[in-house]
Amino acid sequence: MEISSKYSPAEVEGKWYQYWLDNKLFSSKPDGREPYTVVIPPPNVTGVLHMGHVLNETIQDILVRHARMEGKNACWVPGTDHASIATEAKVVNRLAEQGIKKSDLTREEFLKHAWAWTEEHGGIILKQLRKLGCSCDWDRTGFTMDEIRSESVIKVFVDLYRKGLIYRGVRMVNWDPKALTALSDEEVVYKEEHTKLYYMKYYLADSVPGDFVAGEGNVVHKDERGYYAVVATTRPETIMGDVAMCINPNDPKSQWLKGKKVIVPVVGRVIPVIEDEYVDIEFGTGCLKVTPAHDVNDYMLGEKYNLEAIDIFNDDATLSDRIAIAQQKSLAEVSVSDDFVIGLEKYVGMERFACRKKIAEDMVAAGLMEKIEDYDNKIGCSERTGVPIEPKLSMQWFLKMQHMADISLAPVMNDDIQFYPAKYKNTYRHWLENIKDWCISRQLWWGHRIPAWYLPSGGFVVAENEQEALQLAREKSGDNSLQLNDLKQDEDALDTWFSSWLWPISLFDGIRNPGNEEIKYYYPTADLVTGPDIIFFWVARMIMAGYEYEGQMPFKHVYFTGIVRDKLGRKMSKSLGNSPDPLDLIERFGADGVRMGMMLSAPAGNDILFDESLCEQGRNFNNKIWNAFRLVKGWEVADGEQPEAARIATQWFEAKLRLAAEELADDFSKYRLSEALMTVYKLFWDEFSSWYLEMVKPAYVGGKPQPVDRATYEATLQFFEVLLKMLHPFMPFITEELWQALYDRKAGDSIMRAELHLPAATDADRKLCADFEAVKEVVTAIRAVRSQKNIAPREALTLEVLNANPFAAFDAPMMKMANLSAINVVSEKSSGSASFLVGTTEFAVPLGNLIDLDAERKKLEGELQRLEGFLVSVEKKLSNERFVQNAPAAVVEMERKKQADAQQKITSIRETLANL
RNA sequence: GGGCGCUUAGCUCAGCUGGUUCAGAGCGUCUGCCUUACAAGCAGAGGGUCGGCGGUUCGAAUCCGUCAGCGCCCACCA
Repeated sequence: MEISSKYSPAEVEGKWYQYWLDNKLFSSKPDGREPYTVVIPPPNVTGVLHMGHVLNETIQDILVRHARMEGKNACWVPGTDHASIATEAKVVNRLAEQGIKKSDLTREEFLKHAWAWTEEHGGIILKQLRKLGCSCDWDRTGFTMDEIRSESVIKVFVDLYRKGLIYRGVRMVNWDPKALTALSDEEVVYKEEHTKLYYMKYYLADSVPGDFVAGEGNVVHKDERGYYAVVATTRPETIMGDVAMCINPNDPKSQWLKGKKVIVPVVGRVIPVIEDEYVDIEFGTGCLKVTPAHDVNDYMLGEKYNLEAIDIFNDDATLSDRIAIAQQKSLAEVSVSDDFVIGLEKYVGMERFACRKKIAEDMVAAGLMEKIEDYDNKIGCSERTGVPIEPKLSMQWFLKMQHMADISLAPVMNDDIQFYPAKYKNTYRHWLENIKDWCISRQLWWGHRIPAWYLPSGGFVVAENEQEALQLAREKSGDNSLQLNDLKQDEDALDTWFSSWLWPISLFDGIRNPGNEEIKYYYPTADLVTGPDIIFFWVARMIMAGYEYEGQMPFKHVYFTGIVRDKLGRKMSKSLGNSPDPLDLIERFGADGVRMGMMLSAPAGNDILFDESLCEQGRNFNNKIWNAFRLVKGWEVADGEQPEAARIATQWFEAKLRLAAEELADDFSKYRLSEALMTVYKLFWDEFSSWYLEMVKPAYVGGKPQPVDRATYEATLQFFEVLLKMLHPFMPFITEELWQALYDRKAGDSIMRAELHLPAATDADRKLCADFEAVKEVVTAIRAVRSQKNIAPREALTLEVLNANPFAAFDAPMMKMANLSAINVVSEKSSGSASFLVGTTEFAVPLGNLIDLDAERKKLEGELQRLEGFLVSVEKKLSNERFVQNAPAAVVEMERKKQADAQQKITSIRETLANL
């Protein structure tokens, strides 16, 4: 039969994935074996596969397949996240395209659209994971908003509320004026922006005693309209919410302002000057305007000094008509000169940034602006919508976090839960030690609705369902005639992460059915693979929920992946167009090739610079495997004696495999997957293909390939099988294809279930492999001689070994690999030979008239010089008494050996040179 | 403003608690080969004073200090 010399992934990948599904090879049930559990970081239900997923899922699949082949009961649970805010935004956009506004719909109508969208786009990404070869137990697919998960979330909410850990209250929160919802602190990202710093004039409402003005240190401003203080701000529009000016009592510049009242420019409100050491004397002018409704610190000051909070914005961050009302009210109380006042009606309804621009212009025109400077600032923006956050006072639900931090810090710090790389422990600790309460309510519809019901008479009850709510409401109000219709459920939904944090538990129904068989068996999970960007959002909170609800860790190890960047180090993004479509890559290089391309440069925690050429390397490797297989399966087998070269080769490779298996196990235990892959890569390509196969390959006689002996053939197939097993976690498809073709297999059998157990490597194995490395060196040196002298590989050479041949046992493979007709031990080399050293043994290849004496001399002289230099450094060390006294005996001994070896080599080179 | 990490060959990286002739790997580069598994290949070769400076030590890529450059995380300086 004729097999193509090129491997075609497209022809085999779909076939084997279906085979795995048909034979339920991914599915897991609790049994007597050791469990190995991984829960997928659920991608957004409406998302599509990108390179970050490819990295993440490939790593998980490698770990899962590896564990499965170790004989563990591997269970990888897939699923998707409802992604509350992101999905709701997508639905809103889609409705907008159809000319429908969310505000025109009822909650029920909106949710109908959202579910339709979810069903239409949901699960696409899970289908794409199959193309990658992911061995998830699909029957277990979860969704953060399916019945089990939803009930779990509600149950947990109620439980935490009853424990007193969830509370409702008015707090300063991060408001996203585009998504129209509150956000948690973690959902705010800071962006560097070039803005302006506005210096505004706050005229004194009181008269100023002349003698005080002259006081030392005071920085007093005065113009024809009177005395004024200057306040610097980046947000001039917020003066509409000003209720005080604050100075530092220790600020010499501002002493003259103590106890005074000032007039808010434009607004005309007369406000007190208060004093607090919070104010930074150095910043701006040392005068701070206080706007409790729109700044976290000002809010704090407002609380402390009992100031009013005037909210100047509508929810969408346009200016509210409250500003005009407040202005009229304050002007009615105190009359202020028209010089300082502009009617605020004109700003009502304006967008906040347009208003900022306009009011600054107006202030300049009215002479109320001292100056404007350029200023670089960091602005908190919504992670999701990108718009600047408005700090806003609002009624929200919060989870107290101190208790959660208390139970989740120690397990990570003392390595019960291990982070890879460990540096993230610091990040984790810092966050937990500075924990703040978690705002868990979102003004969204797509999500888990908060299970709180408000009573007509005021107050609310928290319950798992309406019946319970009604009962509690009747108890609370003492009104037994109360009906469900009288209760009003909270409109808000919960933060998405309030369901994700239960994921490792809720996937096994551990919240609703505590202690069930599955949760007992699969929990805690083994490894979590995720990005460091969600260490707070998700990882930390899962640890909290794990200890709170299961009393133990949710996972034993966390593997933090890097960010996938392009080869120039830029983040992959749609706008840059530098993000390849994974499915397109799979089509071109095969899933195995893409997986390998990804893994070749993916050390844990480091960003990875992805380059398509890495997939090409993966594809090339697949092809190499494919062709090695073609060679072996193309052999004709005959009974006969095993050639010496093949006998030694098989012994050596068996030892090599055992050593490699140890190395692999070590790499895996340290989660060094890239290195594990590189270990197998070199094992297959260099050791197996370039050395082993070449040594056992039958010769051609008379243009015809000779058959291979049975012993060698069987050994080779066994080696091949071991190699395929080692490769399988990384490249599941080609390894299954070849494993199936290597021997006759039973229907339904798979490499996935083939365990890889090799005997431990022995000292004899190590010795054999070390010797063989020297043999390779000899062969390489001979080949180099050929290369330099342009001697064809066909032309047989002879090799001379001076005095004694320490590698005599390897003569046969050496002769075959270097194409030698004889290896002779001599006491003196032939004249006209190229010589070289391996270890301390001298070898020579007689070349007759082909030898270039000058070149040979030059080469030897170079070598001599190097060795003499080396000897000097060694002897210097040995003549240093302190070295000999202080260094461990073994180290000194080693130096002595170096010295002796170098001396011997030098002697031998000198002799050779003399004979030339 | 705090904290963490990085800097080793043209590129991407490995070098654990200081000592194996320790300066490594893969890719790329160069040279020669269409040799009967594979040109998506084979054989061979070249390439780095381990970011700078200083220190500890018998001995430093490895430990300490410092400087420079890069990156990340956290933080309420308006």
